[in-house]
Amino acid sequence: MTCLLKMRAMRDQMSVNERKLAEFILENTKLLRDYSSQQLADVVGVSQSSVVKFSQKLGYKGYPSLKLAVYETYAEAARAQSGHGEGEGGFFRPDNPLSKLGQKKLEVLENTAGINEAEHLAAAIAAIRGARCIQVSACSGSVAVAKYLTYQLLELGCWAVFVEGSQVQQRIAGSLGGEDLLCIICDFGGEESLVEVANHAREQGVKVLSLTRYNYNAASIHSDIRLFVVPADEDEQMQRLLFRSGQLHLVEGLVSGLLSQEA
Amino acid sequence: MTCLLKMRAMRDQMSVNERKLAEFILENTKLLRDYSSQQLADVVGVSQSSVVKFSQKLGYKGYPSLKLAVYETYAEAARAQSGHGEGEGGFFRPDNPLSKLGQKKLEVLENTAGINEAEHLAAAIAAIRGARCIQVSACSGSVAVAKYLTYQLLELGCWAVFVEGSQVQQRIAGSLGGEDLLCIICDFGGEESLVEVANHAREQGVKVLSLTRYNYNAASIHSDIRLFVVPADEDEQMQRLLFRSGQLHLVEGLVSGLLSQEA
DNA sequence: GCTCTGATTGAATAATGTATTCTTGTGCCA
DNA sequence: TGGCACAAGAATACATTATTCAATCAGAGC
Repeated sequence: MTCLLKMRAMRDQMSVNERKLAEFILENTKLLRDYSSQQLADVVGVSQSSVVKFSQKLGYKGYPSLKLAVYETYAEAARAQSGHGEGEGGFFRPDNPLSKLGQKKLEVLENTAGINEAEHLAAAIAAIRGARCIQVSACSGSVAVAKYLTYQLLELGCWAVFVEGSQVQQRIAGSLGGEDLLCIICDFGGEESLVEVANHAREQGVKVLSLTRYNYNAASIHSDIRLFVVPADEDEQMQRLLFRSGQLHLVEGLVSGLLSQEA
Repeated sequence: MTCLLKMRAMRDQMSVNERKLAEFILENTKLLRDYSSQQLADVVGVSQSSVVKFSQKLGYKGYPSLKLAVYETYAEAARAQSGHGEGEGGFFRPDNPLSKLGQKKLEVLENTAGINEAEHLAAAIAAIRGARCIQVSACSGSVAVAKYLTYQLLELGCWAVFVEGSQVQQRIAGSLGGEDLLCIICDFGGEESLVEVANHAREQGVKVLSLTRYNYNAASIHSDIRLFVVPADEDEQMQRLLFRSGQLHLVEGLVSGLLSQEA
């Protein structure tokens, strides 16, 4: 998983200084090459130790590791950029709203592909295949996606139900057992009731698959298999729309996996 | 000139230790990433100061500079190695199934953006905004998309219903009037009953918006506003999956349009 | 409101890493 | 043999990075 993505995704859950650092690095990625931890600290206006701690919090051994990782993903990103800049990979007509939307979706799709390990996707597919019954639950913003997933699963011959309303969710979850799967889908907030359902289910040995916002999302930590979408950098409404695109991409990934295993 | 080449070229004019260092770096380029000057010195069997002097002799400010330069050219070489010049489309991990899927989706998205005129999309958005009630009907393969659209419309405050079953579709359509909109969604076949519903509705002055397969699709010719998806060139199952992606892209285009006009 | 707890921050400092200086040893030539 | 040039490493100065610790702040519970 690329470290710039990680930063973007975690921005919401960061402290003030950490966010300042993340913003700066995202804005001035290439400058980092020649910055020492002290220089970066001065430019951003924090202490040197904060820079080091920031690096460690993101999972690196220290500042040099972060720097290298950033540099790596920057090079990678620059390469990708040049790809759809001129190559046939791009949407040519920026006047067309569908193209503009597609442009933005592309980024989300790439991020989604980048953040989810192939093994996790495979595990999710296996869990779906192996499940007797699948309960799909969602927070209010993801109901549409949940319905979409549920219907697709039904078409594939999986015994899936989408349950609305937290009381009913609890009730139904109570009837699930070790052979079953609970799939929770969540975007921004509203996950509290889902967490309860998930915990309840897990106590009965039900496997839990989550499809949530990266990174810390209460619903995801109570899951056996976690899939993520990274929110885009847009105004709220568009962010939600794009987020659903990412979710749908994951759903399509699952469906495609189920299809190929069927053959 | 890249620093690895420089080293290779100068090998003859180097002292024993310098040559040892050059050889090692050329042989173990990628290892350098995690070596400090001391570690490199130990591995090669020279002193740490020799490493620094070697770096400076090659024209770098010091060991860290050399390290970065080596790393850069290594990455460059690796990229060239991995082939096809630049990563088309931007998904750089072809081993990741989500990326592979994204690659294919991208094509569909582009085609979809290319085939639908901006005015038609705008007209569709206007029609949705202007409608009192919206009936969504779909062929069997597009039910999931229809449900998705319906839910999104409801979230936006549009009075939308998805009607399943051709008799009921007819019945409900009968109650629509001039201020209403019928939205028919169709992919491959199964459109006969939809055509009937559409005709029936139009007789009563209902506007009809269609979202179908390009090009000739019986359902589309009986519509006022036509949006299209171009099927991809894949095996049947994947084709259906990708087709739904295209449909969803259109749906997202509609939603995004409705959102922006709302503001 | 108040206190407690845990998180965040930066100053000081320890630990590590890098560059320079200085000394030694070797080979070469007059 | 003395003088010189140069390579090499030890010692050390300098720079960067990591950790510790105390002060401060934010939220939870009373």
